[in-house]
Amino acid sequence: MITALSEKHEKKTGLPDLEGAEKGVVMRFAPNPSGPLHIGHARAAALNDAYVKQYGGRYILRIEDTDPKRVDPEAYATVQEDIRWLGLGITEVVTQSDRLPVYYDLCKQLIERGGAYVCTCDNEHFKELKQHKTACPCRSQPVEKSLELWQKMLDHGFKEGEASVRIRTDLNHPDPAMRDFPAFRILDSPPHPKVKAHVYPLMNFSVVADDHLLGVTHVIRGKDHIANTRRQRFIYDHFGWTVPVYRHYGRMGIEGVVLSTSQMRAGINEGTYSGWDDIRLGTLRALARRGILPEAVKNAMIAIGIGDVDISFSWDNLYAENKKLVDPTANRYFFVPDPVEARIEGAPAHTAHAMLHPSDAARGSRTLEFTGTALLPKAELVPGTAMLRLKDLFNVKIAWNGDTPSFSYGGDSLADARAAKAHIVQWLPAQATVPGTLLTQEGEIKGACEPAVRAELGKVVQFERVGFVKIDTVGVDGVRAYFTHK
RNA sequence: GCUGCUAUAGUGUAGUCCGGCCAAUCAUGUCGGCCUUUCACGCCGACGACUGGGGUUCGAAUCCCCAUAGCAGCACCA
Repeated sequence: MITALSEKHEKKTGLPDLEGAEKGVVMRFAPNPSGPLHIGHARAAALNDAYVKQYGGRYILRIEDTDPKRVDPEAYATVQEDIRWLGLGITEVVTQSDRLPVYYDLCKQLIERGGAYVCTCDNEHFKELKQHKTACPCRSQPVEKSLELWQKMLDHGFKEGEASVRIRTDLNHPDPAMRDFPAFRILDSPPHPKVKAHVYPLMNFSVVADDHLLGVTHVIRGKDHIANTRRQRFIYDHFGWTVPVYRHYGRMGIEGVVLSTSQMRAGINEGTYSGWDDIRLGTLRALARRGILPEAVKNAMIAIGIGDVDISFSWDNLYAENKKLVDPTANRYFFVPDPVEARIEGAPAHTAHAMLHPSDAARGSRTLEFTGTALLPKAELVPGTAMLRLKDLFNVKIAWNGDTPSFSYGGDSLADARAAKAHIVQWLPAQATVPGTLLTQEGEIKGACEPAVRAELGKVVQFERVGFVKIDTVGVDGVRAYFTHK
């Protein structure tokens, strides 16, 4: 009885169940190769990935490159790199431009079944007819005629815009978007970078063909595809195929970064952005450069879930996910922003040992040789400050002559520093530092950091009291690091 | 305009299908405290929401209606 009562209130973890997924799933991620992947893509990619992992099955990467206008030849590789970075469990890759003959063949079959016809009407004219729920003359032409025109399309007998294949739906459908929508069109230019073609399938046709042929069982995509799902159902019905299970998630608003591929490309060409991984962009490679881990991105997306309500993406939540992953592993170092050289009178030379990680002594420590002069963060030298504690070293007394400080040794006692409510600050031995530049989305912060940071190239470390950073470059002129989050 | 979808704290999310266990979950955020030779991590506490109005019912976040708001689609893009 107790179990019966508690059953309804069992806490669900993670994503909601998918209907009909018990025996495994076949899902797909289907980007358009027009540029690198961004956070928006990551949602679809991560959600589908999570379900495939949960239920077991296949995860298809399908490159949807049937519109030569929207294909960037470089993006084929870029997209694959981004997916590798994200760590998706892709089991197979399909490129639609390789499959044109497949679509052509199915199109012929569909015409034979009466599910589609070739339309040679002017596009504007057709639109007009469609609005008034009236058929164009081509709709009632015999199947043989359509077949003949279809062959003519394939044989280059038409120019761009002169003919198209339309799916026969319901001209009285209340939604004009559903009425006899197009399935193939002719394109003279630009040439497709991968294949010689003249007749291209539209997304609604190639997607149905591939989803069916590849055995896709579940589709998770944005709600901008709801109308497409309804359109695609007409094609499934014409063929008598089984329709996959669909889920449409809501629109995700993302503030603070640029996401539009065309805007990014323009900015890069004009030199506004340094590249696709400029940290002001919302690309995955920009996140990577800033020290966001792929797991954090996936976790954040799964936490958002598949609700069909529009949401606004929260950087705080992403950062929190990232911090969970990064905090236990990141080594700690001193970075002194806006360093001020401080000669400390009466201070004994001393070798400080600071732990690489405060909760993991086994990781060891770094040594800092103090010999008389230290670099201190300017922000801590507020006139009137009487004492600072240099972390892992000793106390420093500060005397003020107007705005000019002078420093003297204040003893080793931590208790004294505590009693004086002195800030415990990061510092560097003046004779052993490396110039460091911290790059944030707001700008650069010049400073100095421990020489040992040079060995952390490519890793995320924590600059104590500053935040987590990704060591981006190490050169003769010092270290450049990107600010990840606090 | 037409067609459709949705509405829980600052943000995300659970609960809504099958009304009572929900004075509403978890996370994040903010604030306060503890811990600490980092303003990190951890721990404790506080703050904060069922869009509005009707209806059905003994009882509504949950069902119905209306209003409002937001979104999507209405491309020979995906």
